[in-house]
Amino acid sequence: MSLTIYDISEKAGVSIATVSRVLNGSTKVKESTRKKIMDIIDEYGYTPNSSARAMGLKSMQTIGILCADSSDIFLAKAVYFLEQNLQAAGYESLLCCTGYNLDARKNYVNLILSKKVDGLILVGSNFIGEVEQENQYIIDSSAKVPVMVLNASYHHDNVYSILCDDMNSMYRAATEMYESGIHDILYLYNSLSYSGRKKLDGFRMAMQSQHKKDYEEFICHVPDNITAMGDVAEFISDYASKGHHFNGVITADDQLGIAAVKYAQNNNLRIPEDLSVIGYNNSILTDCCTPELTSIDNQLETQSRCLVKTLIGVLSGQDMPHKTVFSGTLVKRKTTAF
Amino acid sequence: MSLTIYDISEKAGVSIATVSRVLNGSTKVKESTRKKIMDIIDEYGYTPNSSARAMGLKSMQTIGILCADSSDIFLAKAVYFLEQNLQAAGYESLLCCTGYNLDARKNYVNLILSKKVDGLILVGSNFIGEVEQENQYIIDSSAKVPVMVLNASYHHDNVYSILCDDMNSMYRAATEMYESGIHDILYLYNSLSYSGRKKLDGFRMAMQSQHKKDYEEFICHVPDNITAMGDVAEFISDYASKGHHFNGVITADDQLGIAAVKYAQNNNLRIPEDLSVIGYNNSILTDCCTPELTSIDNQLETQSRCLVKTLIGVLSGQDMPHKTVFSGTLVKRKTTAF
DNA sequence: TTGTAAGCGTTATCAT
DNA sequence: ATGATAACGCTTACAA
Repeated sequence: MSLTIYDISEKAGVSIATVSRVLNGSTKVKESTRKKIMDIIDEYGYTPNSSARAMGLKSMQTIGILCADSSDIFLAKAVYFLEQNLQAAGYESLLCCTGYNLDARKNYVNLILSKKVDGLILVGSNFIGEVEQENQYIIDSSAKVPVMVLNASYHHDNVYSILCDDMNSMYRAATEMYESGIHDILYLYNSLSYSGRKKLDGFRMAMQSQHKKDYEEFICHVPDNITAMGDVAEFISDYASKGHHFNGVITADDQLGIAAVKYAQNNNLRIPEDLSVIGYNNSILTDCCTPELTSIDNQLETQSRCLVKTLIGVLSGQDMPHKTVFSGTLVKRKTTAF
Repeated sequence: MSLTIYDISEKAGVSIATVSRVLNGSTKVKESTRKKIMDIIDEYGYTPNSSARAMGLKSMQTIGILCADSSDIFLAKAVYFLEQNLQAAGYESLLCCTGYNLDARKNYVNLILSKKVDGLILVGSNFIGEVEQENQYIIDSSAKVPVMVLNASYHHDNVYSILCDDMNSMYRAATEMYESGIHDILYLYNSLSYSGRKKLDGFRMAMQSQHKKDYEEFICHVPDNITAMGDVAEFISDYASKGHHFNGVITADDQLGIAAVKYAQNNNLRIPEDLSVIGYNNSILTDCCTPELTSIDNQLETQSRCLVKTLIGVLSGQDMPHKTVFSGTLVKRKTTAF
C-alpha cells in the first residue's frame, strides 16, 4: 500500500495539517519544518491520493475532453494541443470519444461529469446542433462546470467559444480565386456542422459579391457513404460528366481537396493550369498529394492555447471573453497559381 | 450543489447503506425498495461522486493512456481504438502525451499514477528503450498497477505486451517484392524504436535468405531533421544521384513511402514499372497519394481490442497471457505490381 | 507556526 | 433485508 499523509506526518514528527500545508504551498509554515517534510516526502516518494484530495478540494484537476473521433486527423491535432496546454496548466485530460450521434452524447456527458471534472471541452463544431433542442445538454452541463467549445460558437452563460472565422476565411479564399480569373468554382462539402455551415455561407457570400449568378449550381454535397478519396474522385467525375463545368474547386476539408486532385489526375487535367484546388484545415494530408494542396489554416494550435488559457481563467474566477475569434489564413502550395 | 447518497436515502426513507446496495447491484435488497430508490434516483438525476467512490473502492475506473504524440496519425488511431474499448468496458481514459523524451516520461508516469489510475497503457514502441536502465520506470510502475504495452514487447511481471510481428511482416513483404523480380530494394527508416528495430531486422533477414550480398548498402536512415515529405523526396533523389540504384523501396512508415512516391514523380519514374513502393501502417495517407500506396497493416484495431480485453482480465484477477502477437498483412494497392 | 477535529461522499463490516 | 458506523486520505476552519 502506498504512503498516506499520516505516514509522512509521523515520520516528520508533525501533524497531518502541517504536511497538508506544505503540500499546498501555504506560506504559514516555518522554513525548517517545510524542508524537513519535503525531504521525507522526497525520500519516501510520497504522492497524495488524488481522489481524497478531490473530496476536500472539490476538484480533480481534470478536464473532460469530448470529441467525436480522436483519430480524425483534424480532431486528433486539437486533442493533442489541448492536452499539452492543460498539462502545462496542471490539469489532466479525460478523453472521451462520443461518435457523431448526438443522442449518445448526453450519456457520455453525464458520465464524464460524474467523474467530477472541473470543466468540459467540446472539440469540433459537430457538437453544436442546428436545432436549439439538440443543444440542451450543453446548457445542462454548463450548470455544473464551464463548457468550452472549440471551433464553433454557442452563446450561453458559462459557455465559452473559441473559433476561427470560417466564413470570412472561406470568403476571402473564394474571392481570391475568383478574382484571379477562375470564375467557375465548385464547392464540395460533406458535413453541415456549425463550421460546415459557416464555410458554405462564406463561399456563397463571395460568389454573391462577385455577382456570380448561378453559383448555387456549383455547390455540391458529397454523400456520407462516399468516404474513400478515390471514390470521391469518381463522384466528382460523374458530377462533371453530367454537364457541370468548373475550373476551380474549393472543399470543406483537405480530404475532399485531395479527392479533387485525384479527379484531375484521372481526367488528365493539369493542376493548376486547368484546375485550381483549395482544401481546408491545412493538415498533413496537404503534403501527401502531388502537387501539394493549397489549404486554409484555421489556427488550431492558437485556438487550443487560447481555449485553455480562457478555461484556466474561468476556473480561477476571472472574467473571460465568452467568444474569441481568430482569422484563418490561406496557405498557398502547388494546386493554385495565384 | 449536487445530490449525495444521503439526500437520496432521506427521500426514499431508507439508510444510505441500502441506497449504496442498489447502486452497486447487490442482490440482497427487496425488489420494491430497489424500485423505489431507482425511481428517486432517476427523478432527481443523482449520480454518485466518483472521487468518494474511488476512496471506498480504491479504484477510479480509469486507465492512463500514455503516448508520445496523440496527433501522430498512427498513435491517434491507437488511442481512439483504446478509448472506445475501454469505454465499452466501463473505464475512462486519462490521456497523457509525453513527447519523445524518455526522461520527461518518468514525471508524467508518476503524475498519472498519483491519479490512482487502475492501469497504464503505453502506446507505441518508442516507450521501450534499448538500454535496460531506460525502462526502469516501467518496472516501477508495474509495482503499482498493470502496465500494458501496445506495439512493443517488454518482459516483466505485471507487464503485458500486445504487438504485431513487425519483423515477420517486413520479412514477408520484402521477400515477396524480391521474389517478384525486384532485387535492388532500398529500405528507408527514420526511427529505431522497438518496432523500428524489428522491421529493420525483418528486412535484413529477407535479404539474407535471398542471398543478396550487398543489402547493407540499401539500408538508408533518413535524418530526424528531414520531416516534410517533399524534403524526404529530395533526400532520396540525392541518395540516388550518389550512385545508389534501386527499383524498389520499402519504408518503415507511410510518410516515408509517400516521399518515395514523390521521389519517383520528381524523377519521372513510373510506378510500379520503374519503382515499386511499400509503406508501413496502412494509414489514411496510403489513399492520399497517386498511385495509392501499398502498405503493411499491423492490425492496430485488433491489437487495441485485445489489449483492453487482456487488461480487463488482469484487473479482474484472471491469469492472462503476458505477450500476444498478431501477424501483419500486406495490403496491395497501386505502387506494387506483384 | 502548529495541532485538533470536522467534514467530503462513498463502501463495507458489522449488527439487527 | 436493512441500518449504524467505521474506514478511506485529504483540506480547512478553529484553537492553541
